[in-house]
Amino acid sequence: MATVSALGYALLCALHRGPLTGYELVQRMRKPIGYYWTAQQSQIYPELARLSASGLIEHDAEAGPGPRQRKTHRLTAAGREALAAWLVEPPALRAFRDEAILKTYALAAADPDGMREFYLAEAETYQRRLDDFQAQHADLLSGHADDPLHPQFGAFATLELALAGTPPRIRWCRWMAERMTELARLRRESTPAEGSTPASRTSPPDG
Amino acid sequence: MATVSALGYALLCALHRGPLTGYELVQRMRKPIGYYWTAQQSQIYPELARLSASGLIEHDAEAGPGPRQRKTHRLTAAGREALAAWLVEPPALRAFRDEAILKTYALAAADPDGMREFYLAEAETYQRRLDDFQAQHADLLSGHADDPLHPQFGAFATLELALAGTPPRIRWCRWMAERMTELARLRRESTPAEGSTPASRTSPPDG
DNA sequence: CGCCACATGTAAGCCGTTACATGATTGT
DNA sequence: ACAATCATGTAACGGCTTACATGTGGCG
Repeated sequence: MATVSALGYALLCALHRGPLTGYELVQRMRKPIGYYWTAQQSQIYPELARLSASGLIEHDAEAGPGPRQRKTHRLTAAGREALAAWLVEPPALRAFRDEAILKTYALAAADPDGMREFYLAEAETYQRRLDDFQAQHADLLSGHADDPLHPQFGAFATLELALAGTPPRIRWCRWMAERMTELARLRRESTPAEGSTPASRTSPPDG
Repeated sequence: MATVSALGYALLCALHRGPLTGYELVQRMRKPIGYYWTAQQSQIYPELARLSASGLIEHDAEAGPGPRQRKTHRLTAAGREALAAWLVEPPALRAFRDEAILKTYALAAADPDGMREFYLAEAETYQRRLDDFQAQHADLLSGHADDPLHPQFGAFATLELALAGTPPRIRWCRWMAERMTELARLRRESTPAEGSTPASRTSPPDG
């Protein structure tokens, strides 16, 4: 039995609700699933071929718009089994990387005014993402996807997490932007002449 | 001017507060910075050599415990400049991957009882991490690292984010575990005989 | 006519993980 | 004796990103 990569399982996940073409999978790996799992088109097509060779997916082929056939992929019984077995396993949880947190760690080496702009831009990015999440959430709610029996309950649940996790991050970004303003002032006051105004410490974003 | 990889900048970040040996950098890339940026030892040593060749770091060498020299690396002026320039740039924010969310998306294909265990295990993992964060946070607070002028304010700020973001995630995991219990019951009721008890919908974790 | 969406693939090269290799010192 | 910690490196392999390649049909 050939071992399946994380990307392979991601594709099986994407196919769990019904058949899709490679092209549709590429789209899914950008936006809806894309916020928590991404893959390049050049990675997806070879992986589909591998999953097919392992017998976890199969496809119908019709004449496509270009020189090649259009293939609609779906899970086989073996694929559904492999997916079900993988889902309940604890995540391998490898390599989490967040560039913004890394930059925060080395903040002392940066220009406070530049970092203020950085955090404000971050806050805006996450705010736009949150708006997107809220729209999708409202859509699913209107279709009663908050019922665990609903086939889209999984998608609904991922949005619940996003809606719970994004606002604290936005608040933190704005709080950091304020701290950068304060830091710029403190450095101006203390570096040229020893200033006397003490730092007015405010509460962290989570109260 | 040679281009620097994300890992290269991560190492410059880790060195921003003072010189470290390769071995110490390996430790840093596990635990304290490790929760938001990781790197393998086999990746770090060659990258240090590359940064040295680019003139962004330099090192003193003494006799080490093993067959090779022990090298203590520090930023050069050029390194500090390159770091400062990179810090204020908006993150490239590539490939965010979260296996637990991916699995949630395909939840309908899984066994509810298995998934319940999955979410409870996740909640415990994050709870242990949160305890760790809180201990580090208390340590830094007792050293007044909440002052933006404090050299460790950056490290303090990363913990502020972790302390704001982790509890919602834990609540979500526990909420999902409850939904899985409910789902198992609903399926038992509706599959063999058409049950009549309607789903008792509870509020999502963020209220 | 140029651009975009549809649709599928390949190639080059870097990035990351796992495993191998060496060897002194300190603790059980 | 055995294991762990300190300390630095290399090799093999697979994953991922960027870019290239091909061709149709619809829109402005």
